[in-house]
Amino acid sequence: MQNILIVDDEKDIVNALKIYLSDPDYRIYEAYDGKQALDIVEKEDIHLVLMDIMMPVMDGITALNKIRENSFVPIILLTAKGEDADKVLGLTVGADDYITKPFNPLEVTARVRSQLRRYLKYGSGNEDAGKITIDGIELDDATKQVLLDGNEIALTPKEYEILKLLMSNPGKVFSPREIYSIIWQEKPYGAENTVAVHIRHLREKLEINPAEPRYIKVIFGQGYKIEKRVYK
Amino acid sequence: MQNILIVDDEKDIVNALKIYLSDPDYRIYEAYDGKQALDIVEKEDIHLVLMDIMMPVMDGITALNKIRENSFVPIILLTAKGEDADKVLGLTVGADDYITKPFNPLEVTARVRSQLRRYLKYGSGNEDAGKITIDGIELDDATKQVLLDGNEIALTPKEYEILKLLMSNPGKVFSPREIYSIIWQEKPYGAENTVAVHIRHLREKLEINPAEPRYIKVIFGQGYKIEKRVYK
DNA sequence: ATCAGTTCTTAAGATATCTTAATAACAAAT
DNA sequence: ATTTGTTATTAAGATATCTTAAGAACTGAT
Repeated sequence: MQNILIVDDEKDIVNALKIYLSDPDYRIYEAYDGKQALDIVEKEDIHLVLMDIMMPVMDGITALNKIRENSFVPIILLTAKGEDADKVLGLTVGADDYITKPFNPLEVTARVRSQLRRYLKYGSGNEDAGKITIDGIELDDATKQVLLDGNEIALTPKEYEILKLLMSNPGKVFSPREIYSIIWQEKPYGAENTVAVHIRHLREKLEINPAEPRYIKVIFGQGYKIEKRVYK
Repeated sequence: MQNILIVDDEKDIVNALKIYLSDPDYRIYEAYDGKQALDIVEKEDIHLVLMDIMMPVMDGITALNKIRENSFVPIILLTAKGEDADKVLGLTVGADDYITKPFNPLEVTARVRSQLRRYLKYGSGNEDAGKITIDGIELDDATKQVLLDGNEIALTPKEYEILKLLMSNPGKVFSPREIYSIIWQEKPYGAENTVAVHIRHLREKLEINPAEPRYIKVIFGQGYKIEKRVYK
């Protein structure tokens, strides 16, 4: 028996998902905002969370981060098609998967099963999950290893997370405050400097010449980005 | 060639399943109640059983338990939608999977394939089932024995489980909280130190020099991992 | 009730990482 | 050219994490 929590403020969506996931093996829990979801995750032994991003009281991203504070339960985010994709990107760091509305029922069940399998048996099965490669940089989230032209380089946690954020959204520019909010999970107070220092350290490890970075570029007045592809 | 036994008192169901599973690689056997199923499993070398729960003469649950007395063949139970799901559930302990009627053909074939794969890979007949070896460490999940360079070492249950977790996912980094959640099956409250102590004990038993571990490495700020391979 | 083995807690010291602040270099606007 | 705001650099102090040890609490067996 597996316990699945569905979180969406639209009752119709919750009901549709309940039907897709009707299976004697699944016990379905429901919540209609992030706060309720949090309460249920605290009390019950939830094995999987399906959660909308846009919700009243507490949105999905906030709830996701709160849940992640002391649980590794798989979380699949539900996102509406047009839904402010840019804003959402990068914020979904802690999520295990996401599904865009409108749903394909088969896709929902497949992803749910896949996440449950991964969670219950601790062999993910999918070797390449969480690997990102951009040019000579290869980031493997499972092993937390980063290879630069095939050679492992050692990053500190903050460096690793910043690199992962940038590599997860190649080409997208993140302001220092944005980076700080996402990685540190707190208000970007006195953030610019701190982020700059970490960027510097990253460059020292990644770039041939940190003063003329090939990968981590700065857009003056906007922020940092990692190039999608470096032209040599 | 793989031998699949279909057990259902409704001939139509059996026929439908035969069509779904028509594959030159599968040889299909049929039975119409639990008693017949038992006879066939006794006589033939069956690799997978698909069995209804509600049947005359001998129901699926009873047959399941009888079969389990001396066989580990994968058994997928068939349950009708409304069929007292909750009551049935607790009884299906020995089953490997179940499928609810009405069937989705794709789902049937997928689950059958998945169970067969699991059985052939690790199943009976295979001596090495559940054995993991990484360099000099050999972990046998059947006997719960761990050999280090051929010599048995005694691990406590927690140590064993942590080692098994790490060895099941060589290279993958697990944070102490993650380890705690998985092994203890509860919220990782005050977990860091507890895990650290067990890691220490493991290292004392596994490593030549615990202060410079070859196998169980720490990734600062991230967690622990076991090396895929130790380069000497 | 005692014992041996296991697990948990605590805490100190060692090590690695992060933040801060001060300053320099740079880019854009006037 | 000057000004303003942004980004880069550096190093030292603050903080966090990891290791290790010792002993307390718990468990199951005798």
